[in-house]
Amino acid sequence: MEKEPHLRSGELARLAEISPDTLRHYERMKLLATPRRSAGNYRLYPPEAVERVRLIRHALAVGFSLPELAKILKVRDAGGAPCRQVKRLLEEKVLKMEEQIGDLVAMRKHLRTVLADWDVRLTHTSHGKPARLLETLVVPGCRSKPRKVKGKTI
Amino acid sequence: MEKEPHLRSGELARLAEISPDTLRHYERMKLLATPRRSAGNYRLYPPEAVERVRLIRHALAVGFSLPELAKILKVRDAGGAPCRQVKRLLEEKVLKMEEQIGDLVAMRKHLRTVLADWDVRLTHTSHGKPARLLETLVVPGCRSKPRKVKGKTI
DNA sequence: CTTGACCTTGGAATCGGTTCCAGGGTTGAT
DNA sequence: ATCAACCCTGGAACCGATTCCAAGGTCAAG
Repeated sequence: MEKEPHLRSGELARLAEISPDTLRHYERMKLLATPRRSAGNYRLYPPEAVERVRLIRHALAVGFSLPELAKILKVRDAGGAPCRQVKRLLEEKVLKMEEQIGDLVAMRKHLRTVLADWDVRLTHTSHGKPARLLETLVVPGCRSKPRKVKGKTI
Repeated sequence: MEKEPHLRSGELARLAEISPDTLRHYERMKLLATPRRSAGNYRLYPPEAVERVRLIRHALAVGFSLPELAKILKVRDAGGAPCRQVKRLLEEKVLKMEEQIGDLVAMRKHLRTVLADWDVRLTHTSHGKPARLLETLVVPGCRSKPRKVKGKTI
């Protein structure tokens, strides 16, 4: 009947490489169940909590948001199997990621030519004279970012 | 002596595909010189302002921040030639971009294998049963993001 | 003269994830 | 008894670019 080695917030935080504040935040956001308390009102986490937090960190790193995770984990903790939902979400994330990668690669390519161009210009421009570098910064696929007007994204 | 076709904030905003609010914001941030005013205290921008704003948008899209741009544009507007500084900054941006691309590509690769794995799992898991998909979300190069403690980034 | 579209201002809200704060308890070791 | 180190709470600050707001002024057309 030995007690399991329950963790206090600082210990869990250290193990999960996170700050205790963030831990509390996750609890507020319903990602972590409200933990048991010690006599002195300290949070006592079961050892599994480490994995739970790591799971959250991974999902966050992958692009899930806290509310999304809350929704998913709620279903799961209730014994449900939100797997198909999770899979759909992850597929969305990957799509967004693809797009982002495409944008970034295009941008990088462009900037490289810009930099090369600038090198040429600079060797042809005497010191202290403006080379008007910024003007050449015309961004190619500059699909103007979605703006918000009256709350609606346009 | 005909007057040049000065622009009011709404017109400039439309031409530059930006909101008038953002325009004002750029002014507050010292990216745009305080413009001339009409009798009725309306801002009157010279036509060149369109290019100026576009320049700003491009630079922003490339990863410059408003304060950075303010610094650069200030020097430039004073007749200086901050080109080498600009070039250095842009090189930094490109480096960050490379890193980001690397991270994203690695992540995408990982997520693709994860998704493929999930497909297998799901076909082997009867409906309504948990497939524990999220658990397999272990992120490889999960270099734990820099945290802040007491203002210092660690 | 009224209407409607436009403009002005300073300040606050937004997004999301994290961190910080003050004022106060708990714990365990010296 | 005292100290350091930990924990608690609710709420606010932070980052950055943008947007929104209210209360008011300007202007041209009808």
